[in-house]
Amino acid sequence: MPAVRNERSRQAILDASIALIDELGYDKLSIEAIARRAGVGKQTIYRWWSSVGAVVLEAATQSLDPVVAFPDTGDFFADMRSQLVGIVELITTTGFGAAYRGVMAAGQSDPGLLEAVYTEVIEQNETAFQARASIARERGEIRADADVATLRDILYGVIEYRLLHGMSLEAAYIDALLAVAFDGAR
Amino acid sequence: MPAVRNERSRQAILDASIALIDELGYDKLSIEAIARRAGVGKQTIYRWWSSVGAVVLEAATQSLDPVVAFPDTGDFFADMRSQLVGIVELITTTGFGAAYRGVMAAGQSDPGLLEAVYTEVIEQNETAFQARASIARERGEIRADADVATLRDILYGVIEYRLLHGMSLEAAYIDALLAVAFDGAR
Amino acid sequence: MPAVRNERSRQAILDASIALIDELGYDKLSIEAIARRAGVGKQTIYRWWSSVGAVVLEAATQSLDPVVAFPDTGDFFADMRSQLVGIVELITTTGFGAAYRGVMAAGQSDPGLLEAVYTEVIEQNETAFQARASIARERGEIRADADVATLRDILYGVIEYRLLHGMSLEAAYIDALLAVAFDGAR
Amino acid sequence: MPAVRNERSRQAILDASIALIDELGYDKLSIEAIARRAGVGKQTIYRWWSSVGAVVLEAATQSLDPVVAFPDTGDFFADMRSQLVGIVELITTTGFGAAYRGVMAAGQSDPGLLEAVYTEVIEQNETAFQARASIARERGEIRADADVATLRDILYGVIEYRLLHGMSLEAAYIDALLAVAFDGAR
DNA sequence: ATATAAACGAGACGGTACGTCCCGTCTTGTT
DNA sequence: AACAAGACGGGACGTACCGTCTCGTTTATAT
Repeated sequence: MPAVRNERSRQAILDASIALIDELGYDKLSIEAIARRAGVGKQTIYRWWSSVGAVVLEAATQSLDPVVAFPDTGDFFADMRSQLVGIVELITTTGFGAAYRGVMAAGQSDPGLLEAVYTEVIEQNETAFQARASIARERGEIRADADVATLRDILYGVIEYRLLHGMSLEAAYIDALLAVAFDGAR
Repeated sequence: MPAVRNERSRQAILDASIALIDELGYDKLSIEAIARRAGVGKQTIYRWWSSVGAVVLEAATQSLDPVVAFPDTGDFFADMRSQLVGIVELITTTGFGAAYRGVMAAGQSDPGLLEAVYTEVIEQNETAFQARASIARERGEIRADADVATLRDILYGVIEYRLLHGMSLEAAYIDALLAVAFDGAR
Repeated sequence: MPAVRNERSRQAILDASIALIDELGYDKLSIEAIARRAGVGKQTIYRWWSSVGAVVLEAATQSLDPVVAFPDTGDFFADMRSQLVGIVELITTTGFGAAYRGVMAAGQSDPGLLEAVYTEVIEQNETAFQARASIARERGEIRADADVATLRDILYGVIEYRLLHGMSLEAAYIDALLAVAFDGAR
Repeated sequence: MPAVRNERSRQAILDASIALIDELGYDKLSIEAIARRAGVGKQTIYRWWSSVGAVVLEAATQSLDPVVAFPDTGDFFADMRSQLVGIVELITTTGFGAAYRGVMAAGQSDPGLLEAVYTEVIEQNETAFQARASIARERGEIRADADVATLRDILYGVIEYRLLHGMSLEAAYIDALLAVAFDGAR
């Protein structure tokens, strides 16, 4: 019969993280800054998360979930395009891009966080993509022997690559990316 | 009056950075740690570099240069494979991988560093790749209208993507990657 | 509904305090440490005591009471010697010394605690000493105009002074102290 | 050739300590509070002192030094009286009393600090008292076999005892104390 | 050959954040 | 109603580095 987790505090912490990231940038984020802004003791953050990165990952995935739902209009290529364009928009028009970049930066020296990114973001995406691609394969939209796993790496990995390098991300780029990924260079 | 840089100190700083990265990891790196290890005043580091990231980038590119030379045996596909496998080996068997991951992490909150990565690493690679790809195009190894820039993004970007996520990188993966990039999914 | 105090908890708290003091020292004492050790909720301590100091004072006085009883063998000087030697032994051979030092330390920023020390320890002693000294005066063992209150300050105060400064306390010192206090320096 | 200690900071720290003690009391003192008030980094305090107590001891002894000079008018008893009254005045009319109480409290769980109190305060006093008492002995103002060390303990120890217990300290009490100490109770 | 001024090692400085400990208050079930 | 358990907002701890700032001490030209 311990007292139970305070939901109000949890949400205040996630909100404060998001707010601080797009007011000041990920690098100004700190446990102390989040606690101060959220009106919360530092220990309350340490009690439930292992690092700033973990907090931001949770905050970021909250806003990611609705966007990554996989459409199926019967046209795999078109569906992929609309989803990737949606992701690019999420990245460029909300704080999600900055948050994700920060999480990836933190992950480079925090294997646990990187693993959390895998299970919370990538694995989910892999499962959904695999399912959608299987349907496409049955319909003959992609080759029977198409390497779906690598195709997924390319589509999402290159977007992340450009995000982390601060390179431009626009709908036109998605078209170019899909063209090479689906039709190849030769 | 030695208004001139002390080469002994410069090399000691780069060496100390490399040594500290693969002894303790990038996250234990700090100006103070490098200065201590290199037997150098902190000011000497600040005088010539803008951040730890900049030091590590310089140290890393030293070991990168010989590896990224572009071969031309007449077979573009095979040449790409041997170069990408070389990069993967550099990443997995030397400290280069850890160093590059650290630089990219630091770059997420240091636009100047990210720009330096672009001019020191990516731009060099783009130029060389473009040249090699043009030859391949003339020989008909890739389509006349092939999107060379995007092809490059895919080949190098996906490797970096997997590196930053701590995913496995092997020669077999390079084959899979080349297969999709050159022949497409449909 | 037990609107009544749990004696088992009370004793566990006092025991835990004593145990922690002579295992780790007074400075490692804290409400949390006592509660943890006693297997008791923090609130139970706060319900019945106002501070750690108050707990320790209660624990210490428990062991003090039997020792400070005033003997009367007919020889005031000898009786004082035996009682003071008894106190010195209590201080040096049990945890009482450490506990008392801790209480006095806490008392320096807790007037209520200092007052409790006065009513629980000093006042008791004053009353008993006064009574014993009156008898001695009637017997002519001390001067008729002897300043009994100040004599008491000297006998007990100097012992406490040496205790708080970590100076040695032995039977021989009691002899020296009594000599000056009873016969003066000139 | 390290940079050298900053005297301005040292004095600011001592001043801030004194100011905070008599504004808020010793218990509100903390390294953080002193640093904040003095406009100084915490590390600068830790670099030169081992604890808050050590800072306060240094601040206190600064104001103590001039007061404890030993007079010699040829009358030991009168000289002692004037010096003890001076000390009592220092205690009751300046922040010295509060500072000293705080140092003694801190000393109860800091043997190093207690030792510093001994060498900085008590030892000095012992030496000076011993010298003054020797002269008095030669003049026959005190007995040839008078226990000077214990006499000193009584005179200064009882004052400290009453200070630490928050008991009243007045010139009249000094008279009573000297009477017993010099003439004895019997 | 010497003077001189920039680069250098050392490290003190005002700061910020770290992750931990404990404070005293406040639920939440259990006895 | 008292209790064990423990979450909460808060404050201080002692440490690590930040980037800036003196300090003398090399040291390689420019006289």
